[in-house]
Amino acid sequence: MSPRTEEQFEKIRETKKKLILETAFYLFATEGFYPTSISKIANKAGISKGLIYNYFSSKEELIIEIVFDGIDRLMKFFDPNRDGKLTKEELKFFIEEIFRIMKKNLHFWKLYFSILSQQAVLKLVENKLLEFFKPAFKMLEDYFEKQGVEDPVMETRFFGALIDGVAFDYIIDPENFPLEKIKKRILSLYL
Amino acid sequence: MSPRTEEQFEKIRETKKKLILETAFYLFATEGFYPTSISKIANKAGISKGLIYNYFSSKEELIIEIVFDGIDRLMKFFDPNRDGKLTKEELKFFIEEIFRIMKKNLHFWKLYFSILSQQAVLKLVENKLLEFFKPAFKMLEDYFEKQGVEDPVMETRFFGALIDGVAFDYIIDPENFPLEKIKKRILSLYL
Amino acid sequence: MSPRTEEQFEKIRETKKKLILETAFYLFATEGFYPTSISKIANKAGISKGLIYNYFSSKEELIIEIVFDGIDRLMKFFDPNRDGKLTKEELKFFIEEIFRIMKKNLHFWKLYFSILSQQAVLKLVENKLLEFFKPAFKMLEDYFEKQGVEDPVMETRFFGALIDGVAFDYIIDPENFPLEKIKKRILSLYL
Amino acid sequence: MSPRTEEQFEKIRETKKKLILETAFYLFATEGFYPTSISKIANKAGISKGLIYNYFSSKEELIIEIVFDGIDRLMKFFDPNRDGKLTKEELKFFIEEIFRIMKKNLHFWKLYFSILSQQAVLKLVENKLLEFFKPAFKMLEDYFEKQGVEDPVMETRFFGALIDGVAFDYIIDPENFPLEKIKKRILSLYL
DNA sequence: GATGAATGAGTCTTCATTCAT
DNA sequence: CATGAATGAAGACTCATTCAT
Repeated sequence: MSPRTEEQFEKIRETKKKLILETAFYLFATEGFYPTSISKIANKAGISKGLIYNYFSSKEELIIEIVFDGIDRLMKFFDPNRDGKLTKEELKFFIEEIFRIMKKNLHFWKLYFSILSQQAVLKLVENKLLEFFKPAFKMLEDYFEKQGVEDPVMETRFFGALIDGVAFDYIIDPENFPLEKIKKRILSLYL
Repeated sequence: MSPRTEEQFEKIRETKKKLILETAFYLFATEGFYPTSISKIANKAGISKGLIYNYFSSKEELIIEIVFDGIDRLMKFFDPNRDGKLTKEELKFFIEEIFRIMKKNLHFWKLYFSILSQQAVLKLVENKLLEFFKPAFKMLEDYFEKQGVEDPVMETRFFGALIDGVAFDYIIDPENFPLEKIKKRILSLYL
Repeated sequence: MSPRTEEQFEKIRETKKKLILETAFYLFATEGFYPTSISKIANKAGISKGLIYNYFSSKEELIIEIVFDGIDRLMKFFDPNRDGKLTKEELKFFIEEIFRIMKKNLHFWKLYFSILSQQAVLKLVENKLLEFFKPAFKMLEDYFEKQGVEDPVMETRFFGALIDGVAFDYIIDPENFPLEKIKKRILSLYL
Repeated sequence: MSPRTEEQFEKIRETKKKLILETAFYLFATEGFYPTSISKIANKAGISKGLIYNYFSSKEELIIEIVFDGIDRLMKFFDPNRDGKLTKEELKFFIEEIFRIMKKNLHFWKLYFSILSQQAVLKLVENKLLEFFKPAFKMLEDYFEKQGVEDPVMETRFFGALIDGVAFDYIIDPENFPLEKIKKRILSLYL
């Protein structure tokens, strides 16, 4: 009879929001942003269309939050001790982490590439992406410089492209892509 | 006044079809498949909506044909003497060609990645893509085997991923990506 | 800790109801009936959407009550001694009152005209309006008859239209409308 | 077999546009702007929803055009010889015209007042309205000045309010409003 | 071959209203 | 008494596609 407490509401909101985010994430990643309608998301989540707008003001905001969340989770794997420097061990760890989550979370990468390839969607999130990549690139450059690499900036780009390409090819054909072997090839290239 | 001959009609058809394909190609690549409406294509091409359906039975068929065309054009650059074998020179040539058309034709790669990242669209063209990649992969595998590479299949995948990654990163940020230097880095890795 | 008494509840109810009515009134008048959502009202009043339905069974009922209240307040200014007769002094007083509340309470008139111009809303309240106008018109007719006016019914309508028009034009452009001068013009016309 | 000519298309467009405008006009005036959905208009006009957007880019644009059209038609009745001056005969003519079209075209006035009372809609058209009223007011002021009226600006406002009020009351209750007698009353007041 | 008016299914979004707590 | 999560019907608008000419 007495109204729900603030915390009860908070909990409901958190749970529902997570449900929506995860459902939308899955559908955006597997079927693409445009082909996924709000109706479809609501349907799969077992809620009403209207409720989604109780949590997100638009379809755009939904994908923005999904991408931002994903990037935040990614960042945790990089530079684990947060000192802005990369040791040989940390680079090894980073590479292994990248491959681990590549394997573990195909969906995120599907979404990531689908985002990056879609001009209209990319524009919505590019600032956040830059914010993520800049410090990461900086660390890699510093690392390569310390290792005596001739052109650290280029090497960083090369490394980045390599990772992107591997991830991309893996998500296109996860069954046949020799992910483990490729990982070893990359480790042997850099360590 | 005199009625047009059969050839004249044929020529008109060919010209118009090419116009449509190129306009659609440009728009799909720069703005994406879903955000590009048939109206927009017709408008930019200076023709009527109806005419497009005179040449293509649907929006889907339009993109299928565009991708198929693109792949056909790509194939010409690969294995130029069509003997199914790749010499060291041909590999070098191929790599240089890839970079050349990467630079020259950003749009195609944009489209290529946007296609591959969009499940719904990918399904429409994946057979054709496989048809393209299988012989190419086979040749590379043979080549690497002859070079005494330990695991030619993996190396081929590695090479493919590298190229994909470079292309991908380049189209995301063409201004700043050090394409020439990366090319040299790849050449030095393989030759 | 002790449970609230019956009167306390009653008082809360009255206060809350007034709060809702006033907030809704303000928003309906300034932004219109349809563009004003229940959410907006709740928000501005600092209460929950649900609570509004505790006092009013629908948005329609809300506007009906607002209009009824307004008319009741208006009636007080008319025929102050409630004898159903209008003296010359009372007419003068009435005209002056009309202009006074016109100036003092722009919102009511905005609402009034917006109601009258909106078929759908008008239907909800027209009986109440008639109930208000009939006796008022009757009194005016009697008054004009006593004054020896040739066609008292027409003159009453003329007078009503004049007041309506003045009010209408005033709320459209309150800054520039010469309300005081117009009042004098009307007084000189009738007294 | 041969495609329709430019003129044929033009004719179709003109007819259809008129049909939409008239249907929308009728519904906006009788039921109000917000309660009239695009569907309803399409339905009553016997066309599809989509077609309306072939002629008007939004519901807003539709009402704007309707109001603008109406005002243009109104302007023709005012100052018939377009010399910017108003003679006694022209004023008489104008008043009679106003009453004639009031009677003849109830709908326009319903729309007119519904527009003016709806903040949101008013904003869309107020510039056009001003454009209409300014020269009309100017002419009346000049006229009253020449007649030796003490305060021509106020008199113009008074006259405007009177007309507005008469129109307003007439459309609220056209059956019982003594339009003809009121017209005579006004004519006797000014001529 | 070419046009563009016309359709209608489908999209995102809003909002009055309900209801469990 | 009070809350706000949840619903679902309805609205504005888009767009691939058809078709008469």
